[in-house]
Amino acid sequence: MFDRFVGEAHIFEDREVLRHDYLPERLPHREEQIRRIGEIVAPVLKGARCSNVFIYGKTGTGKTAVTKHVLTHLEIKSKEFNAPVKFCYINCRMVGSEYRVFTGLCQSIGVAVPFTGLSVGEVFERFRTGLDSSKSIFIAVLDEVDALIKSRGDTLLYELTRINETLDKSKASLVGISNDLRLKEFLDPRVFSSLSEEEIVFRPYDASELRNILFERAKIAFSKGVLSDSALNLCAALAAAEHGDARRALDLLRVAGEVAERKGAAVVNEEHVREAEKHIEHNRVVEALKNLTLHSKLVVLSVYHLKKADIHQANTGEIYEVYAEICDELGVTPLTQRRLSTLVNELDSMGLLNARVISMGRYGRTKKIRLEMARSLIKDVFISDNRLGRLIDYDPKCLSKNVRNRG
DNA sequence: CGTCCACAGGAATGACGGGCGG
DNA sequence: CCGCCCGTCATTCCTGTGGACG
Repeated sequence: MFDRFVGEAHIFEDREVLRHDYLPERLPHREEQIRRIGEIVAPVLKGARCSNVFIYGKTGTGKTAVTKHVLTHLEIKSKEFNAPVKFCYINCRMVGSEYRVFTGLCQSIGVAVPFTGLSVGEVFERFRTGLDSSKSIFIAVLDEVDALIKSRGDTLLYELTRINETLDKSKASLVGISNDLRLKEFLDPRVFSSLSEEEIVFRPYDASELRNILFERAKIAFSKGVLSDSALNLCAALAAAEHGDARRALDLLRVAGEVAERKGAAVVNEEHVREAEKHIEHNRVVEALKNLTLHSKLVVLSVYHLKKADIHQANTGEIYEVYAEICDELGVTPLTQRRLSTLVNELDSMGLLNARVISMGRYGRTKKIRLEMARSLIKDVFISDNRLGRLIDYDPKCLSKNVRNRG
């Protein structure tokens, strides 16, 4: 069983290098940003507080990598200079709540905190006193703050930006990283201005920059002569067309390599990249779909049925009608329309549905909702679910009974 | 140019399961 | 074990609104 795998001409030398959480030695095309952030945090080495920084840029533009890169080097330097510098990197989206952000901050300065049970204020207070007594200069990196701000508001940031006023023996600085360039619109102006004493924007990479990034990593990741130029170029081009997203480019390249490996090919070519593209998207959708809650699944199913009945752009009311009927059929009490509306929004931001608000003038204002993936895919996912499988072939009465009068 | 549809989406509130410290 | 607090999901009530129609 393994002989074949081991015996095959191997494609990868070290595939870890292509994972996007891998931190390479060099970050091509980000020298400018590295220099600027370096200059901003440098005062820390002389015992001064550094400016707060706000970093913007879309996904895969290297914000996280650059920040981590600079901080790693700063850490080395601080040991050299014997400067009492402490760091904390927190990804707000992963961590999820305000409470847990503070918990993370506490842990980084060695203050133990129960992961639930205390009030947020209490945890903050413990962090503050802990930090003050540690007599250090503290840099907190809050990655993907936009996720937190949009769901919980800016109280967390407000507290943090003001923390220096109550610190005697320590100093704190903030590095905020946001994927959303419009973040300032969500922030209290006072918070925003103190948070962005310095502002850095990460432009998306263009195709040739992506090509260089891929090239650097491919040298280490792939065996010699295995990767064709055209495959590499295609990865770069596809990712550039999307957002200039390096993460995307790396994923494409890695999966293309895996495809080639599985096929026993000697060289990774364009065809493998094309296949990788499909593969990634397919996986993404299937995974997302599988992990939805029951009611979200039923919402998707409702949109599916509407599309099957030739209604490609359903509105909220129609979806609710179908959804309620399916719930009934399943013996589940339906959620309210208000709730369904937010579920639809969630599905929209996951890229499973496409929803946009439109006005039909005299005939009201609603959302037009479209399915974002192939119907066959939904069928595949649902059919393997023993509880919901039968609903795929169920015909909602509200769709068949009266001939629909839509314009 | 006002009306009025069919919702959008914010705010307040509550139920619930889980975990804390005492 | 209790009382408290947490985050999450959901409901209820609500005000807001783009633009075709009359």
